[in-house]
Amino acid sequence: MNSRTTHGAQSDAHPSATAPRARAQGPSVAERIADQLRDDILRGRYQTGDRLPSERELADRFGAHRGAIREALKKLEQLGIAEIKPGGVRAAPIETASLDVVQYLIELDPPHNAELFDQVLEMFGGVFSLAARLGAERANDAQRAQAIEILEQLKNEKIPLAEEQLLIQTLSQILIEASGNMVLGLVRHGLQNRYLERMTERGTVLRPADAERGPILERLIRALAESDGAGAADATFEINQAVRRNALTLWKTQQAEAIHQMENKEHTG
Amino acid sequence: MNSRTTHGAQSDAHPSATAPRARAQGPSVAERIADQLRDDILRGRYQTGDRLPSERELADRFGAHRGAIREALKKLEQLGIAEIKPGGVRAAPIETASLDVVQYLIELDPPHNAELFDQVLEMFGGVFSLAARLGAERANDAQRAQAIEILEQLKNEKIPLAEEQLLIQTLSQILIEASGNMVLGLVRHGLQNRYLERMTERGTVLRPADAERGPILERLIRALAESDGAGAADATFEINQAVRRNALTLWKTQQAEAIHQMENKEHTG
DNA sequence: CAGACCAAAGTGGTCCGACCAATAACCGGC
DNA sequence: GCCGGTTATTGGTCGGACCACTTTGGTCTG
Repeated sequence: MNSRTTHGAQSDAHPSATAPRARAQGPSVAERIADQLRDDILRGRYQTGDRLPSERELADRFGAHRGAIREALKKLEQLGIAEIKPGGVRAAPIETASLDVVQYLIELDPPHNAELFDQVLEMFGGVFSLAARLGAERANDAQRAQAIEILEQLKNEKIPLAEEQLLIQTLSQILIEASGNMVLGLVRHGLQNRYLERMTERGTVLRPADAERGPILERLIRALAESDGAGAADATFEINQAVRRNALTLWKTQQAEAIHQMENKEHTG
Repeated sequence: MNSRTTHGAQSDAHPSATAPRARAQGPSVAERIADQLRDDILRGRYQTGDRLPSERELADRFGAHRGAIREALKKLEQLGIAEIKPGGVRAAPIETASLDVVQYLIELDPPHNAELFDQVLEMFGGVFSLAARLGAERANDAQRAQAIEILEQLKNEKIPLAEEQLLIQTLSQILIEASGNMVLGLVRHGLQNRYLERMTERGTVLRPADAERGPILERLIRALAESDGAGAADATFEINQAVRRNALTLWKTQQAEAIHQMENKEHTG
């Protein structure tokens, strides 16, 4: 036989990209299929309750073995966006999906990015706020000192974005560790990893306006020092709101620009 | 070997149910394997970084085909507790797992239940609190009225537990819907579904002591009526704390009893 | 014509056996 | 002892094949 092998796995279209492949050979076949099906569902190509094509048909369509399709579908099921059972696979409502879908929703090219970003940020603020409250109440001396030191560093307005990002990440980790609540840690991990990255990647400034920065941070520091949980929660929440205000205005202008460019391209091309 | 194929999926052990159809045949082979491996990892049988047996060995050990093993492993990978890549499968750190693991951690028979329950409850309180804040600020008249009506019903101290549970669930749903934050909804879903069920299942009273009940609820109602986000958040948080206090003492006595019984059995048997 | 009914088609679940590419482990040469 | 190459092992994929259960559609009854 010759194989057929084809393998064509890769040869298909994909005009863009062209980049050399960063990690050892890209995603596996199953992964690639899962990605595409996932996006299809997330984009609404399959409404809740709709049947997806059968495994056999998908195998045929993607030129892959049924086993690979099956693994891909398993992934979707685990994500909570597909319900797979004897008789057929159907799309599931997003509301009951796993928290993990948010990441993929954000990475989807077309639409709602800004709004969703903001929702993630808002939720993250809530988590951070809770972490601050519990952390302030339960931290030991070392943790408290560490947290405060980070906050002191954050008061510097001229700190590089990347570094600031890292400090915030570390801070939330310390607070959550101090809280002793693993569930909180899992939620944070589910929210933080990747999303915040993506945001800074796109140049979003995740920081409060300079003017508000100092005073609020000072409040947080004081609350932490005094083991004032409620105070820490309040301050954290306000910081988050400031950050969101700042980011949101920026997103809007970005979005407007993007639309502009699109229209221009359209007219020109 | 043996031939036969198979079957067995059903015919084997399972003394009960000789009847033709119990629930559509139980979990699939792959699921059963996934469950066991998951529990093994969660119980610490494989520490972070440890290699699990190879797919082939697992296939042999479980008497299943490698394909089934593979599906099981995929599941673990999605859960975030196993990292599977060419060269071998290794256990991953729980801290970076998906939020979904909490459910399985709780369902694990032996240990930390009470503590973990409390952590979930604490996190849920945070989510609920945020939902109350945002909901209070953004709800439309209908939602506000609905939420308040539910709260009025909850003031009744003699309400059956199951019904109360349902009301709370509905309330959180309304608030989150009012908040317009889908991410919040996903986190809630991840936390609420199943965990709270499990708790009530075990007879845990998820309600504040009767004495505190009325006043706090009244505060929440007022905050909601006045679109006072911060106030709603505070009140909700306090309710949660009261609930936790109440539940925690109960768990402790339950746990103590369980240990007692165990010791007795041990001595007797 | 509505409803119970049964058989064919379709679907997921599992298995067998096999090959490939990449990693991990091993070993001899320097 | 360190390095570089060889080999055993491992995951990834494939093709083909059953089984049991659903779904579906048409048939047979009341």
